[in-house]
Amino acid sequence: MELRNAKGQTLQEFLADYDENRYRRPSNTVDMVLMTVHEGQLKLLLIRRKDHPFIGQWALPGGFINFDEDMETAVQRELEEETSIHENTYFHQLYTFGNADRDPRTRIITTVYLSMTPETNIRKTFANDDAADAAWFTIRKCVQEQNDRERVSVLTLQYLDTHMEYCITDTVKNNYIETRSQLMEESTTELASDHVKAVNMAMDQVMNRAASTGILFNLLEEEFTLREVQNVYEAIIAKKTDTGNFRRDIKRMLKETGTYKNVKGKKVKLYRFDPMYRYLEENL
Amino acid sequence: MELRNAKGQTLQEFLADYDENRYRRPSNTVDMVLMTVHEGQLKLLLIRRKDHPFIGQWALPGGFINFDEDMETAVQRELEEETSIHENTYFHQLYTFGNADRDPRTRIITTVYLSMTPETNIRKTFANDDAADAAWFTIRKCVQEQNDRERVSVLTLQYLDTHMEYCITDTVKNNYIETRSQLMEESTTELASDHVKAVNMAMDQVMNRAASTGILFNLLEEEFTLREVQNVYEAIIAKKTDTGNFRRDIKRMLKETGTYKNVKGKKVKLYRFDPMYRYLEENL
DNA sequence: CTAATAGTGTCTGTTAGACACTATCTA
DNA sequence: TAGATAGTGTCTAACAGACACTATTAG
Repeated sequence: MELRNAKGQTLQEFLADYDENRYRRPSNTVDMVLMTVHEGQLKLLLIRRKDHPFIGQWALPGGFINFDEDMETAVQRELEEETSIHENTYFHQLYTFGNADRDPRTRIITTVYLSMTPETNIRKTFANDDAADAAWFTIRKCVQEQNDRERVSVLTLQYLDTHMEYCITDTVKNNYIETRSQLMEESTTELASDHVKAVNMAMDQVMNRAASTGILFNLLEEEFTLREVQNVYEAIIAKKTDTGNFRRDIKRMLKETGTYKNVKGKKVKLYRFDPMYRYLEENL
Repeated sequence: MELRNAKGQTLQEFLADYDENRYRRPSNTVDMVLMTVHEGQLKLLLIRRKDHPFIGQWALPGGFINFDEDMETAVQRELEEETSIHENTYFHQLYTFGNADRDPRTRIITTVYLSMTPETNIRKTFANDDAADAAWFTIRKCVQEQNDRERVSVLTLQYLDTHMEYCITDTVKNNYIETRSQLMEESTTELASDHVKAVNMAMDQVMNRAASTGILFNLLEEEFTLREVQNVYEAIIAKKTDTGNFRRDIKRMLKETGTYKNVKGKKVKLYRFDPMYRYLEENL
């Protein structure tokens, strides 16, 4: 490899000459939208900020990416550090937020990951400790009103007396959809920085994919009953659904384990997710 | 706002004390997968690198994000600078690639945007200049073989004598899909860095969304005939499709303009995209 | 004339929504 | 007994794929 550039440099010479400090650079973080289901309700992990900026406000867990660390490694590290989650927790990249003024410290570009885990995988408790610096908020997004060109939804986050409610408006523009969010007056506090954007995006994605992909099985253990699947599904879409139709349709992504479980004395069939089915559609 | 942190600092004091240089930071870029349709073929803009690293290789257009510039502003600037595209060109965020070793200069995290424009909006020509530093490559992704747990596709990029062919394998793992790509021997060169990952992801997304969302109308002008839509659609999915069914289905997202256009002496109806229809499903 | 393209109509099997129904356990 | 929860069966309207068909222009 003796290729030379316009200055006559080899790659080695070029790299020796390269100065990353010529321009001021942003900092990079990863944040996580971590969900689980507890007592039939969809939960989101939030951290109370103990330092500036946004001190005292609730925020998504996350942190800086180490200089020589892959982004996925950073996510895994943060999941373990901040939330005491076992390894092998599912996550995928959601979106990167990088507005120049989104953090007062310096320019911070954050890549948000969407992560899900079954309740049984969580070591951090659901204890109702009001002084806690981390809490599982109940999260729900309900469509309030909808017409041809606008959809109004309400995004609710609640933990003990802490209550945040956002009004989300999706408006059809010429060839894209504009999403605005506004904190409602009933709220006792608000999410730090632009984190509501990430939370809203995550909710949309999970709600949209719950029926057509296998994403919701990341909230369940390896083996489960159909009723358990339906409960998780209904927690996500915040609606009741027809049992007969749901069972008929969901079975296409499952296979029977051949084993049974006792639920209130009744012998109930256990299933397992079969990722062979429909895997192509998951390629979104 | 007189909140103080554990050190007793106000926000102002904290910010004055904050040192972004305490840790070494990555650099951040935006790259673009810019597509158009020309003579019934899907095209991708690639830039030939004139400097290290990856000198002489073809790469996605892009560049560093200025410190105080929003990411979308950077994309718009790059679209205009590098490709002479008019403003108002459609784009959306595709994915952020940030592996620690993806660039030999320093740690570079890049956010890739997927952009599309009708041919008529392009000032940079399709001239067959072999010495050009930018070229519109014909791009095609064809599924070669597919079974329950694996799908093998071939991604082809071609411009004059330059020919790149990748074999893409999607394998079903426990609860996700692993994608690997491998350059095939017939290729005369290869894409710089990890750009093939972005290109492949963009192709998957466009192919998947072509039928169910309005994304392909970004490749067409304001008004178009049904045949033109079908041609663009077939260029994307690299397959012929049933005319009757296609027209029946696509009409649901369109409205007639009431005007006509002469095609080979025949009077052909003109349509326009109606974003009111199906806008909720586009929320992916 | 034939070939190609614009555009329409129809048949059929699959799917999704609505809803009625049985069986079993709890209180 | 009533009231949950587990689980099944059926009807219908909407939809997708296959394909036959007409009309017009180019050669």
